[in-house]
Amino acid sequence: MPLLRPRAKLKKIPESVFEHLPVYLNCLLQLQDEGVETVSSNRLGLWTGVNPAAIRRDLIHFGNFGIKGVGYTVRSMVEEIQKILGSDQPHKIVLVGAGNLGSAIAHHSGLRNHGFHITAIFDSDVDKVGTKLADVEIIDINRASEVIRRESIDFAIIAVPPVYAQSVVDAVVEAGVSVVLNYTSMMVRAPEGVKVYNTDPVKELLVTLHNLSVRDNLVPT
Amino acid sequence: MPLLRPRAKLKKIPESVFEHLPVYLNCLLQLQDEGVETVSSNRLGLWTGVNPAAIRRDLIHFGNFGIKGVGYTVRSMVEEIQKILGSDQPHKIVLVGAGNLGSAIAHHSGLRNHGFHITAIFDSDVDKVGTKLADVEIIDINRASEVIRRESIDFAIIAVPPVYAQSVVDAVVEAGVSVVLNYTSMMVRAPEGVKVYNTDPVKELLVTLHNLSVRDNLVPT
DNA sequence: CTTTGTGAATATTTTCACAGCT
DNA sequence: AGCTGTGAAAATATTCACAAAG
Repeated sequence: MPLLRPRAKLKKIPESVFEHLPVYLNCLLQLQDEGVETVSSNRLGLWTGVNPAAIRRDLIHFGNFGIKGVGYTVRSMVEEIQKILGSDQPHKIVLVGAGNLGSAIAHHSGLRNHGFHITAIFDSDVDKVGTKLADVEIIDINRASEVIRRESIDFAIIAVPPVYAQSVVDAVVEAGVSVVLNYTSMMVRAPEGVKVYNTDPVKELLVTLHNLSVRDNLVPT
Repeated sequence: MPLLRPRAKLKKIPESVFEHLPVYLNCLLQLQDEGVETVSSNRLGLWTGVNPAAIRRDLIHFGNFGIKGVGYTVRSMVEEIQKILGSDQPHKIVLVGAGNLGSAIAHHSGLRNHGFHITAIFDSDVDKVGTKLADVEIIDINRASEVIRRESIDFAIIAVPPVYAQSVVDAVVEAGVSVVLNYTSMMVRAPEGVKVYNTDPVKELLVTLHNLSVRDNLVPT
């Protein structure tokens, strides 16, 4: 508890808001592509599955850019959310692993659309080193630390065979990466302060699996 | 409100429990591989990042299989969770798209490990049709409806170029699929009753992006 | 001495419902 | 009429803290 604190009362923005924003953004970007100019919380709720009141509540934390009787301007909402999330500025990211999965990720438009720029791709296969993948040169994995350090890279995507996952994570973290997106099935450990996302889409399927098989989650008291 | 209801009081199991179980399961499977036999809620909390008390609270909904002073038996906990989620029994799933992403998914062990069996892979490329991918024959996409219907398939993974995403979803849903795992960057719509998961791992990166750039989420009141 | 199972307290999230603007 | 912004209520989720068990 600091002795001196700002005079103005400050309200913390709930974490949930930041988890919702990317969902809205995804939807808004697509609406923008389709030429839609304004959208009401009701309609946006229909597309995203989020309660309209919740959407409105989320948005007011960043100033009132809604227009009563009309809705929200898609364009300004997209810009606003991108600014809030920081995806309006480019972020450097490295990809480790140039196999099937790595190729798919490199070509995937999602990263680019959200401000991530793949600065380097690493692989251990000498046949691949020197060739290009999605216009980015593949570099020998032994040079990873050097490149990550030189380019001050914060983000890394791991798309190597599971057995190598942990050692790759250790290496990139050692070189300065602080956010890891782990696409392998292996759970990896990282030191305090490093954020690891184990992207396991099957996890969501499993939740559904249960919902499908049981009518209602009831147990005797 | 039914006129006749069971005499015993029934307590609903919170949704959050089912969202946590796959996280525990992932961790437990790996501990099992490493030969660990028991684990305390404290230690499990350390690996998963979940509060130990929350873990204990989640688990008691399914009977008390904890041992005081020791912890939980990894083996029985894995079995129990798999039974609860339904991943102890095989589930048929089809994969649409045999490109880089499709290949990566087909080879990914996560699906198999969680009870999903890829029954068929569909693609529109005549060169690929008839060949095999991860031991599963690639079938012409025009035969998708026929196969899905015949095999009574509930789950479909979409890994086609974004432009085709919606039409593929429409087709598989029409054929009887009720859960779709959409790996494309395109948001797709499906009728009421069909569950669509838009697996967008970049979403999580975006949340982090914000957390990195702002020390604390504060706004003037 | 360790760890579970759990009542009670706290915090967060979701939802309703409506005043007020366009 | 249609929609936002928001107080208040309700529902959920998280965390603390400790008695009881091995």
